[in-house]
Amino acid sequence: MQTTGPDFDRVFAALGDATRRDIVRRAIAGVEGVAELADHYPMSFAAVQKHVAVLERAGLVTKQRSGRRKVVRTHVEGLRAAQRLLDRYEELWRGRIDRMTALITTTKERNK
Amino acid sequence: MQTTGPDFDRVFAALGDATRRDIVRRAIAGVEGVAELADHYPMSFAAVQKHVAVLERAGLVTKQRSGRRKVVRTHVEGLRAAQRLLDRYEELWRGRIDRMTALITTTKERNK
DNA sequence: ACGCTATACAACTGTATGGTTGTATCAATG
DNA sequence: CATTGATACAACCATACAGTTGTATAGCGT
Repeated sequence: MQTTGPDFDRVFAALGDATRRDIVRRAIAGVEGVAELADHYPMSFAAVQKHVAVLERAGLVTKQRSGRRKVVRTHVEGLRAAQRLLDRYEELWRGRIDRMTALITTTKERNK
Repeated sequence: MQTTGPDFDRVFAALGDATRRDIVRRAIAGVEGVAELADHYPMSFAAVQKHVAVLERAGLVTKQRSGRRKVVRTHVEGLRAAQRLLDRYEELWRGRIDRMTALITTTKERNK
């Protein structure tokens, strides 16, 4: 399994901030520019711009020119990469449960 | 939708470090103590202990006394909370696609 | 060309974080 | 009960990060 890979660091760290998660959510609609996003938060334009840059480096959003604006869109594949990693943990977990169940079963069998 | 809630901050931030993700993975087996975990990484015992504490605060692992050791186990519900949030983003994404598709369809209808 | 709007980026500040070493607690064992 | 092993915690350092302000670039409207 691969728990390393520089991008998981960036993806999860990027998601570890409530403002950035909210930007991801809003950017699903894919219609707002950076300034419009910034209006939703109690911080400067530059701060929001930095958050967007973090999300962009993590591959969670992309920016696309549209006139003088840059529209921010969430890049769903980035989210899916994170989901897949969590899914693999779940599989490992289920595997462990199965092994424990098997162990208990065979023990019972032996004790019959 | 709720993207806030203090725990998502902690959960995702905790997962944003490769060492901690590896600890989560190893702790699925649920047999190693802190010292045993620490042997796997090129850092001090105290550093690993801090990582475990971060994971514990995020609700991703629990520690259980076993003799003089404390066995670290991953708490799968913490992982599932993160998964569910990502799932909701996916749903929003699909909803957007559906709406776009509907828009295109009705546009075509109108142009018939 | 000029001004206005949206974005980008650099420099700075305070605080959080990852790492270290050293000391303290607690449980098993001789 | 003194020692050893496993864990916990505090103090400290270096670096990263979230926020700020200020300046620079790019595109639109007049």
